Amino acid sequence: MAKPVATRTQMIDLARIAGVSVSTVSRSLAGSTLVNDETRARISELARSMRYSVNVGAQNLRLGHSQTVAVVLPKSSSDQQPVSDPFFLALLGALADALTLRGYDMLLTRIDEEKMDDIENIITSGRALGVIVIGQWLHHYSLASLARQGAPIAVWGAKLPGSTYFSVGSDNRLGGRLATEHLLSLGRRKIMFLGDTRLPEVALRFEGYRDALIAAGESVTPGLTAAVPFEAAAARRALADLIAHTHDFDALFATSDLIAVTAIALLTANGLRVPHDVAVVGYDDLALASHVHPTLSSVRQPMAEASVALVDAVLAAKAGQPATAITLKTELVVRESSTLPKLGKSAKRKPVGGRPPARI
Amino acid sequence: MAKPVATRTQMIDLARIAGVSVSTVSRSLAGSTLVNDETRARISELARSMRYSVNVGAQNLRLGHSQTVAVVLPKSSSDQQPVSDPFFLALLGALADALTLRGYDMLLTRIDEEKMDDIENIITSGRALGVIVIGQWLHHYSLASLARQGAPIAVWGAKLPGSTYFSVGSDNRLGGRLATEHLLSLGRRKIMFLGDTRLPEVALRFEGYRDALIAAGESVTPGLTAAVPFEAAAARRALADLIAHTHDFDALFATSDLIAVTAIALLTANGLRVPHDVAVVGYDDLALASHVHPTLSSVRQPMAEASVALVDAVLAAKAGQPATAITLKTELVVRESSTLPKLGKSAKRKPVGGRPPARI
DNA sequence: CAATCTTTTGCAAACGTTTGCGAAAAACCA
DNA sequence: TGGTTTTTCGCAAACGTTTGCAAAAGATTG
Repeated sequence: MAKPVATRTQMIDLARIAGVSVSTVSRSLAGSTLVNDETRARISELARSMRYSVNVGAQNLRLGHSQTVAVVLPKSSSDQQPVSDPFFLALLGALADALTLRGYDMLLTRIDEEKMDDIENIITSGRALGVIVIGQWLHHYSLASLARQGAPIAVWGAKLPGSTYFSVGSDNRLGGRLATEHLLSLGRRKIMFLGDTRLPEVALRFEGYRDALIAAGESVTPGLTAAVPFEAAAARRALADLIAHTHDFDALFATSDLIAVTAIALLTANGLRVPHDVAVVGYDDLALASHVHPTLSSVRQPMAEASVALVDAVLAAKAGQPATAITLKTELVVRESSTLPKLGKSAKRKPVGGRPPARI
Repeated sequence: MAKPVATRTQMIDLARIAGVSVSTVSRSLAGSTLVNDETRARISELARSMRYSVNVGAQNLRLGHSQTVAVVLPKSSSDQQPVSDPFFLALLGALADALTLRGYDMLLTRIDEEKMDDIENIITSGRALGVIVIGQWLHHYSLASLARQGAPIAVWGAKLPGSTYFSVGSDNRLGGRLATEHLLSLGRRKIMFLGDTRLPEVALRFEGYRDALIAAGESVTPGLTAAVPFEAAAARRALADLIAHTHDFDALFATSDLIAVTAIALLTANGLRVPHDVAVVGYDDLALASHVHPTLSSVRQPMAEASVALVDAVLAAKAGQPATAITLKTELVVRESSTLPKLGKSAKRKPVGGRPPARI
């Protein structure tokens, strides 16, 4: 099978065949009324039969703008791990849909958290008209400075005071409050908070947690908060440690579904029943939440809505509109992991033991 | 804050400031030895200080090739669902890494399964130099015809006879065999196969399953195979039905982790213990597998390796090399869901019951 | 039929790069 | 010094489009 020389067909080819100029071809394909209906139809048909499609690179160059939006996932240079967080992966999928629907191309990039300037490069190099930043980022200030320089960016995350960029996120404080109120309503009083409050979103969820406790006349117990990170393996380590050493709690509020299911697995392995002994509420409401046993109660972050909001935001930023923070509807979805009221005494613990996972 | 007119800085600006021609700037930035070391350094420094980066659109146009690889996820037009399969989402993340590492940009698109021709459009429009297709696709023939027309494509999936395109996948037959042999070695004899054999990959896994059974002197029982689909909600429905009506099995081989965890959840809800009453092995070995309880044994599909193989493949296709099928190392990871040998009698079943999930 | 208006088309410049080729400048040699 | 080679640079064309402007063709009017 000899490889054909196959220089891609372009406007000039169509023009030659149709016996017109490239201008006419261009106008025909663009649907301009400046060209005779008959010729336009003829050329469109020809283009279709020759499977021609315009070179978007050249088109963008001439038009001076692109139809591509970049989505960046920060990658911490310390750990070279692949994207692990299922929430961001799912959001990615939703974004792909939202962008495709609107006719934009989506450029996916992972960039080192240390060199946020690479984001600017995406813009200045004309690769994309704007950038949507998702993922856990600790570098609020560099995003802010980028935005101040006029880079059209929209970020998923908490609304921060005085932000210079568009942000879209759930109502983290409300989410924290809903989860906690719900657990309180089940009669639980020793509710443990699992999450790293150095992250703005998590800090807000913690405030909601505290609000609910105080409103119920309880107070936040220092021993009942643990800085469990989002990353899967680290979370597992932190939780194993925690569950082995702490036992004075009857509910968990985990700031991600991943943390929640990991916690449930460890609790169960330790002979604690969910929800009987410990009720659990997660955050995100991933598909995952309804697939585990017991099914997981969770604070829902509406991903489809988030995606369109992010797309709108980045376009608004591009259009030069002043930055705003969008807060999405936030609700609690109750499932098995927190349905039953508390039962009598905890079952006694079994040692952790068991064969370690093996490979064959 | 007045928006600056901010026409993006380009080579001609640098040239004017440095007092040289654009040619020299271009050559300097490209590191050409044709320009004096001193001037080159001066210009590079200037470019850095002005935060200039070349317009890749114009560059691609001039150079006649792009540095972008498209990744497409088929979307069935029937259900307008977002990307659900966590395996493909995870693979997506791995691909982003593999491509970024090699210096390629990644264009992510979802295309309708009915109009696979849109794939061709990505190529002819010059948006990307090649396409990586992942996801469940039933349209083998259209991919094949695309490839025959010279489109550089690489697809994730089973190696099909006489393929005209590059494919990368795990050794599905081996995977099926490993899982089944393992379950047999635990003394299980009534092993149920869960998966839709209309999909090529699944069909091969089934062959492995059959091979193992026959080698062990068993035979495949028609009642012990169920065409459970990959899609989450549909899978759940199929499984609920199945588990409610069939009870003559002591092991499950699920062709995806998602199916496996859903099955485990339903089994548990029905009072069956995993692995005591029913041992379970999944497929994919997602992160998920080690986060559920009991942790899930699974046939591992190595995603990082898959990603680099796919990237290599699409580049090879672009270079005009003849299509090959790459088979990745496939191994079984044993975890709790299939560790213990079978115990005496099954526990009696409890009715399904329980409160349905509620929203507040 | 000439003059005017309308419809349809083509020419050529522009978008921001890269690079072959020729020329200026510098260095070397005798 | 003049000639030759080497180094360094700029001119201009090209990549594949879009579009302002002018011209050709056709239609309309007096």
